[in-house]
Amino acid sequence: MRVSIKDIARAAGVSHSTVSRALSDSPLITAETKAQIKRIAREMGYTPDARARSLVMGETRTVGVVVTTIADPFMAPVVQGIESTAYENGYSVILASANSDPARELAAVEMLQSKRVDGVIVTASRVGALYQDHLGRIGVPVVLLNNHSEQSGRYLYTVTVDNQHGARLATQHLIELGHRRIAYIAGPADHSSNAGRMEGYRQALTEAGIPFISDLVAQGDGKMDAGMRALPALMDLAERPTGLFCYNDMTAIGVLRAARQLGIDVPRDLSIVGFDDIAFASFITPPLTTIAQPQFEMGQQAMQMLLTRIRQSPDAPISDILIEGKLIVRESTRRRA
Amino acid sequence: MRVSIKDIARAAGVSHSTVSRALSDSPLITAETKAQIKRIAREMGYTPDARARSLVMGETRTVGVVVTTIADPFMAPVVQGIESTAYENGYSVILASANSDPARELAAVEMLQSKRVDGVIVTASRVGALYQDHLGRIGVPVVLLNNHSEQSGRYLYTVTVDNQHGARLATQHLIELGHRRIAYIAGPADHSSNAGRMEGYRQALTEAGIPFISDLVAQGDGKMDAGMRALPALMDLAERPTGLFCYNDMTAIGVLRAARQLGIDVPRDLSIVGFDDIAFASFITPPLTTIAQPQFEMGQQAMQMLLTRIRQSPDAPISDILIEGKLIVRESTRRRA
DNA sequence: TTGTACGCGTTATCAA
DNA sequence: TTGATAACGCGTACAA
Repeated sequence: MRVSIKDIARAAGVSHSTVSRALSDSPLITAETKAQIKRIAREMGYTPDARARSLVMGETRTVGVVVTTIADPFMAPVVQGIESTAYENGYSVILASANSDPARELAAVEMLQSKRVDGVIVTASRVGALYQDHLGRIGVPVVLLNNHSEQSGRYLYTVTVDNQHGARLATQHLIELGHRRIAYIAGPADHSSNAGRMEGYRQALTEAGIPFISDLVAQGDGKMDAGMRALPALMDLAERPTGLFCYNDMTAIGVLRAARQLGIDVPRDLSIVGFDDIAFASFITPPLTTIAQPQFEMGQQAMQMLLTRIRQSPDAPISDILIEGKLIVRESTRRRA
Repeated sequence: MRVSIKDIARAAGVSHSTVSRALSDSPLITAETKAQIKRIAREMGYTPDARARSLVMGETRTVGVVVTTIADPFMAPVVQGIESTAYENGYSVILASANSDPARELAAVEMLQSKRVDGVIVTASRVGALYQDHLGRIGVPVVLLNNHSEQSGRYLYTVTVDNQHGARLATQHLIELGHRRIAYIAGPADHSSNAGRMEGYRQALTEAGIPFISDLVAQGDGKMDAGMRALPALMDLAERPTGLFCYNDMTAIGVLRAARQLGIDVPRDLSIVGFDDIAFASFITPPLTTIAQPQFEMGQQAMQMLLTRIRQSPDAPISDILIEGKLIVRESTRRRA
């Protein structure tokens, strides 16, 4: 049987309110009885009931994290950053993955609502677009991570990587290496992150006076297979690209694989730049030149932002956080022959 | 302001118990008033309070997952399997990472206790050894994942990969390829998983009539750096090993890196077998021969086991689950020249 | 078929 | 300094 403060009160011969005060170190209690009560509590193996406490205190000290999947090399460190910062501030994390399934996403939000979390962090998905309404009505602060929403409502704040900036860095790097025919394998068409990277790519081209050629842009979805499928068509073009910017590292890894099968040497025949700098970008062959996103830190910042939203009045001003990635040059790019 | 069943009751002109019954589809309520109440509830944006409900129902439909870190390519899919099965059964997951820090591990357990989770899954760590007592006193079912505990107590059940079997497969594979000098780079000395893999390694050698040579066993810790540090010493031995079994894939990846620096060709000069089959084992060069563990399924099984423990009487018999990995032959091993 | 009253484990207010 | 009592939001035995 679980022991409650009433049980302790009975054992100590005092009222349950005295026990409550003693355990929360109220100055109103004699040092003597306080020690006595604490001893009994320890002996009986008492653990406070956070549910009951939260009911009267009006806060659960719990946040919800909605993620498409944690089995994603990019997301895991982000979640780690969130959990770590949460812990340091006395909060715990309820994790819900939605698997890009709208129904599950909705179920997750409802679950978090009924658990009365103090705030929610939603990571990359189309939530911003489709479920904005629902998220707005959730009644607690919501932070969107890596998910740009056009019309940030009253409860919506975002931590996003600067996609455009990163894509520009990547493309500029290829240009500086002498490449002129530079292809782009895109990510999911409905993600704003893809739009941002595409824009950065175009911008860098324009700045260098290189015409944008739509044939050099291949559709993709951010997964490895997309990279594998996209490469052959690009290499079949009359004028082959010599540089390639990929939506993300997973795509780039797929490209590397396809390149090996096609007998295309990277970086001799083709220079490749990824995006994300996932853990394994440096372990593959050749080690991947990419745009690093500080994943752990992004998680920390998102949680920090959520905490200030939770603590402040709901209309205190907070500017959204835009994190700049940086170029990591490894061995998948080289000067054009 | 949050709306409660009392608010709905007031709006509908009934008592709060009628509302409660109507919302839980009690057959005692007129279809008419039931519909009426449900409509009002929807209009007012009502969401049931899981805390209050759990207080009276005696269950939270929440489980805790303690992990050393999610930013671990092996753990992420496992957690995904847990979360997925939890969701399908109407449970949610509180995630706590302990970072191999005993204090944090303890804090995590206490937090989960106060949140009154219905059960806990603890993944790979020394918990089994050090905190067995504490976990036993937690008062709810505990499932240990990939963590062998010698003295499974009343509440402790385990889902473990068969380390010995996997290590035997790996070593036998090298032996069948003609290797006789086979080294082992160990994992954390205090992990039972390391003991199991070491034992499987010795067993395979013995079965093949190959003497065990302690010089061929290097210390490690399961991280990439350990693999990088261990290789030079092994290759400095008078009689170099031609085969190498690594505690896990991360160690093997470190070895591959060191090998490249030392000018050792894999698999020509050295055949390497890893353990885990993490997502990137097939992407590195050369693609790694390894022992695959069904991570997602392990998570599913652990959650399933926890669910039956939660539902059954606490002393119903459940045999621990031992999952056999299988050998995945890729390109890091070849017949001895 | 519905309402009243109680309890779940806390904290907080008011008296004593 | 301590104790009764109310309140948080909900489910349910019992009475009507």
